Amino acid sequence: MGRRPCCAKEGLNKGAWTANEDQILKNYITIHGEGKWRDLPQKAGLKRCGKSCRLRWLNYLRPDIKRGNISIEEEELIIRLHKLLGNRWSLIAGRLPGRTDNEIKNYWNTNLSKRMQGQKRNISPNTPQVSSHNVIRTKAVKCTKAVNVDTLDPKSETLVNSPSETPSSSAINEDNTNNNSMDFLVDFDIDELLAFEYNPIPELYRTQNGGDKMGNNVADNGEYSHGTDFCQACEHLDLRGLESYLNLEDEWIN
DNA sequence: AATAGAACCAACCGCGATGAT
DNA sequence: GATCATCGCGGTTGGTTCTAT
Repeated sequence: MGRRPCCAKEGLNKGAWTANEDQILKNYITIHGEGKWRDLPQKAGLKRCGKSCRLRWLNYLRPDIKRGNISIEEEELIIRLHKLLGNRWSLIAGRLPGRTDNEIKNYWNTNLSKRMQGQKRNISPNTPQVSSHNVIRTKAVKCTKAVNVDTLDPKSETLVNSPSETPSSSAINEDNTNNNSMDFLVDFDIDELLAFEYNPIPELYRTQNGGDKMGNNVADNGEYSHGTDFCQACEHLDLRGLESYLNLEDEWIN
């Protein structure tokens, strides 16, 4: 059984939106709010797929959309976030108020990716490259519970499990001995990562064997590479918290 | 001025995740 | 637990605009 199409395609408009369609969509959402995208076209009187309406609203019509050129500051932030998160455009866009994932994706593909490639070529072939494997692909997960920072026990360097203890918590401790492995991070509980929100990672959670609790690796030369679920945690950090990590970039990303 | 190629960007498509039943 | 509906994401496409020749 194949996937059901998102909507009946017959008789629907495709391609560029007209000013009239924009106005209808805008008016409808102003009155009824976002959501129920599938029903929206019919109720609003638009000959468009619900998905198309959603995209048009999110990428173009939303009142908080910032139009115009990407500033230098924004560009730098995009570059840093891309280093950290990879092609997770929605997450990157979440850190750039008024910018959409589509806009950032386009900007990256048309401007920054080429520039980045150019920079790579300028680097000596003998220079060790870590950036590629530092970009970790993860799946976003929703936060289902809050974890109090106090439940962390820095002395024993273990995570004190919350009442709803998960197997992944103990897995963290066991795998501290294997700080090169990203495998255990697959089972890392995102909720526990929230505990790190306002804590500088490198010092407090660095372990004796060179890794830290996030599964990140600290090499002898001080180079710092981060683990899969650190990126998941980043999804829940506010900009302030994130920037503090970004400011450490030179120490532990390069 | 005409044209070809490059660059840009809005929109589409397919898939995975999640929630409801 | 299975199935279906819905939403959101990232990759890709295609039309438009810009630039070089």
